[in-house]
Amino acid sequence: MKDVARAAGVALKTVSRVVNGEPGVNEVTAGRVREAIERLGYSRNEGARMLRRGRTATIGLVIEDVGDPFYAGLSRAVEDAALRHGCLLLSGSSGEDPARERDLVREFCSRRVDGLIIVPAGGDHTYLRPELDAGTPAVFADRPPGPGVAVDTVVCDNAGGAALAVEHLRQHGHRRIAFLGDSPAIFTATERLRGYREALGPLFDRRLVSMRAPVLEGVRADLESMLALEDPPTALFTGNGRLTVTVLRALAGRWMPLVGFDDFELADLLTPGVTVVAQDPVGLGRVAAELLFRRIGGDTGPAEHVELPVRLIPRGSVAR
Amino acid sequence: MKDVARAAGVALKTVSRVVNGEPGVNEVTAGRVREAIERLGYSRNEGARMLRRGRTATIGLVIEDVGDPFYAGLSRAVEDAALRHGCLLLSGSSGEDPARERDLVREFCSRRVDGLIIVPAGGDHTYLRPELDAGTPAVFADRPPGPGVAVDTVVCDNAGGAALAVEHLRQHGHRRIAFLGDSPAIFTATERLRGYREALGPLFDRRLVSMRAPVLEGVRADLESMLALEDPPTALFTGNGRLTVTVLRALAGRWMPLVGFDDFELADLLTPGVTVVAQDPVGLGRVAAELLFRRIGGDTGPAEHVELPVRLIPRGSVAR
DNA sequence: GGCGGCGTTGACAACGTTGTCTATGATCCT
DNA sequence: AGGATCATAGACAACGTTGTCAACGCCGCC
Repeated sequence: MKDVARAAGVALKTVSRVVNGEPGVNEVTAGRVREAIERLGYSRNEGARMLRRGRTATIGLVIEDVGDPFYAGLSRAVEDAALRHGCLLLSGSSGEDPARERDLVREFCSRRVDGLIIVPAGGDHTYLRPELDAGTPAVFADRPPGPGVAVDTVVCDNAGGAALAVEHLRQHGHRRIAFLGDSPAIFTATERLRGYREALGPLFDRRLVSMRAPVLEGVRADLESMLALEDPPTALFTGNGRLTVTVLRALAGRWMPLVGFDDFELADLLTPGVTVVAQDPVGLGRVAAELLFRRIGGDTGPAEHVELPVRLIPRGSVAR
Repeated sequence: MKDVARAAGVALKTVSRVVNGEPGVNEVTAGRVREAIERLGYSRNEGARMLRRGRTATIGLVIEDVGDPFYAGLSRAVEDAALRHGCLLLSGSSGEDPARERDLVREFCSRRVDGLIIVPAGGDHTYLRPELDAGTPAVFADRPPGPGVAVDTVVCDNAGGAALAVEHLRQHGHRRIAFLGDSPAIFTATERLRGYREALGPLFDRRLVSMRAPVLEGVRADLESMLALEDPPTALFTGNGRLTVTVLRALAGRWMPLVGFDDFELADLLTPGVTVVAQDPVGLGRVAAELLFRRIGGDTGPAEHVELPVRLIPRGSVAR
């Protein structure tokens, strides 16, 4: 900017005015400045600007894994919202590691993001307190924050969705319905387990429950031991998209009535099509971003908790 | 930091020294400073630090769409590399819009990213010249830059992969092989068309070629008109993952021998499993990041052009 | 003709950090 | 004892920008 000012023969402040489109600059002078900017290929240093103005026009997004299609949709929705608000997006994957989540949030905060959207991996978020007090708003998506932290939260109706799945299977006559869910450390997994359990009522049998990371060998082992029971399950309910796929692989071509939580690309092209309880990752991202930008805009009302609906999409994997 | 200094009863510089782990601070004083930092919840302002030091520890990634699984893998690989180098990732989707690509790059540059990884949407990248001259390295991934811009580039063997697919189908006796590719504005689409054409030689028939965005209606129309030919195709080669899926939908349950460019999740679970020419999006991201960090580290050698191999994965969709 | 107002421009400080240089004691060596 | 060395600490400028305030010349008005 100094160079531009020198080249155009004006003061720093005049260049600043031209760059920011502020009024009070003669059109002839402005033209000279613009010419110099063009010629020198100048671009404003946004970091310095932020230092002076206090806004970075950047928001931070912590998700579990960019590579997961579920979070990809969420990311995209957040990015679109950021774009509409003239913001850029800093993003990072926690990989379900609370320490990494915390490090990412710290990094984002030391870069003074204007706001945070977090899909939490851990259960304790008191580390956010200083940042929140300092005025950096945060919104939790897909999973709520740990106790003692009151911030806006968007989740889907996990328990209700699980109940939908169970009821659908029961309507098809099943009474022995197994649940294969993700690690119980994950909020959505335990919520779905709860919904499943409540919908089953007295039919609940803990031998028909497996909670573990979606790794083929482990899931296959659990599945086989359930099927080897004296009174084996006649239908399956899988706790998230990756587990659904893992279970389909573990079944290795065998067919069992199945409902999966989470819709996924190609669910309709498999034979039979996989019946799912679909949540809306794009909606999750969109609503989280809306809440965040409202806070960034200055809203200081009490923390909101939004629960998005889910819906059952029958595709044939229950009764073909 | 000023507050911390006041609270600890020391000078600014001493706090700075403690924060940066510089030597020459008495352990007692350092303890007092650390205590004040903890108590005030202080975190260094990375923007100001960057202003002083000239490094932002941030790299920019421009892709086509975070929501696309192909780019999700690439993103993840870049993010992992960034993490290893202590960098954060600014990312944005161009949506195949050259103007948006350019805007994103500008935004990233005005935030003074240390480097850029770009999956280009447009064909002209002379706008990058000032940034490159200013010392911001860039690496192109998946597609090369337009003419006149010499930067590191990582692509996969598009033409070779297409030839692999064609040869595989010819070995199974097919002579009428259709190609359904993405819009010819996309580098990879035309390269794959070239490989297909060269591998077919005199068997090439332009009536068996469709190049358009992967939208169901259009693709279905092209496919149907090909199948209505007097001498219809007996096999299909699809130009990328999304087209493969679109074509599978357009076929609506009918089966035709098919090879797709790009592997995709669940390709093995469809019936029959889809034979694909698999490229390695994670490798693409990894290599691009390696090249970038080498440049950031100061390497000023001539631009490198890396071509990653592809491989055919037979799964049954050619001869079941 | 002097005076207030307007349009245009510039000087300067401040944002939060770090590199350089200097100041203050204490310690060591001869 | 006196000077040199060392460990520790602070003062100050600078990074690139913008907000505040002041200065300049020109106009019309009483």
